[in-house]
Amino acid sequence: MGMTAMFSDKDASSLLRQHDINPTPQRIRITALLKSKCVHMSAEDVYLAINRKGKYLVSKATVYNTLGLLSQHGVVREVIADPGKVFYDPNTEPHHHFFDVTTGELVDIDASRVRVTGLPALPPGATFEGVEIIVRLRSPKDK
Amino acid sequence: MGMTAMFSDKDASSLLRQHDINPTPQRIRITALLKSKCVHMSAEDVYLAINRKGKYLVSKATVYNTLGLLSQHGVVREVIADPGKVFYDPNTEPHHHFFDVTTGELVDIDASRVRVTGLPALPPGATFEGVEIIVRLRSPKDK
DNA sequence: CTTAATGCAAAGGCTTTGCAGAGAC
DNA sequence: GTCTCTGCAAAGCCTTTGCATTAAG
Repeated sequence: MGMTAMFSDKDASSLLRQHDINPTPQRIRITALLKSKCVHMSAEDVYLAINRKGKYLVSKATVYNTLGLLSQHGVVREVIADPGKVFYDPNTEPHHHFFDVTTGELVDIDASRVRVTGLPALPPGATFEGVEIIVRLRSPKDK
Repeated sequence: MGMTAMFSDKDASSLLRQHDINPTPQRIRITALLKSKCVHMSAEDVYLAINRKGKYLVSKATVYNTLGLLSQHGVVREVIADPGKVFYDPNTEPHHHFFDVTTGELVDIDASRVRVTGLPALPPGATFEGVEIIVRLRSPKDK
């Protein structure tokens, strides 16, 4: 069973090249962070995770610019579930999400067992960008 | 055929009372606006629609407070589709949405023909808040 | 008079932008 | 030298909050 998905800087670098992105040190770090920790992170999360321990490595502007770039090129996926901030998901395979309105946490739902039928055709001329199912739930202990 | 869904201030008033909300003039106006125009509006949209024509009727703070209140009490539904602003949907029946990333426009998808199967059970203790399917699309003419 | 709702302005959070400086070739 | 990327700070939305004013019973 499965190898743990390690994600080295080298992996990040070649992934970026595959997506026609110039692999700068900052982009490599952000990509490696997201792809190795397989969790959903906001821009702030990424910024803090990269610059923790007193080492300053990437500015906030670059974090935002890079996350936008990675989304546009399909390296990561934006998830709009929390009013007020965007999550970035390293998993670009089709899948859906639970969103906990109490904690603001996002949890993957494997799409392989989920089936959606009966969606109408797109308006004429429109191109498909993606489908997302979000199941909103409330944690216990929420007053 | 059918009657056009008119929505008077009186209707709004009794709807608010049904949901245990004290029907103040501002709340009545906002409710009547959303329920008569059956479209998705942001807080800003509501604010502008109510205060147009030079008549000043409701402050922005009250618009935000009221929309939050209406959502909490199930009079309208929040739709999180646009990163950066919340839409309020007068339709509280189960249904889904197209979101046009070019124009920022939200269009209803009738849920009666849509079927979703295979969703996993909620985490233990969690209470269900809602499901939303958002189909993202891009308009033609987007450069 | 007491309680609730409104409105203004200020503050707050997330994100984008302008532009100077640093880096790559 | 040219082109690209980065980083800082400022600015921009959208939204929330504090608090005085007004309305309701």
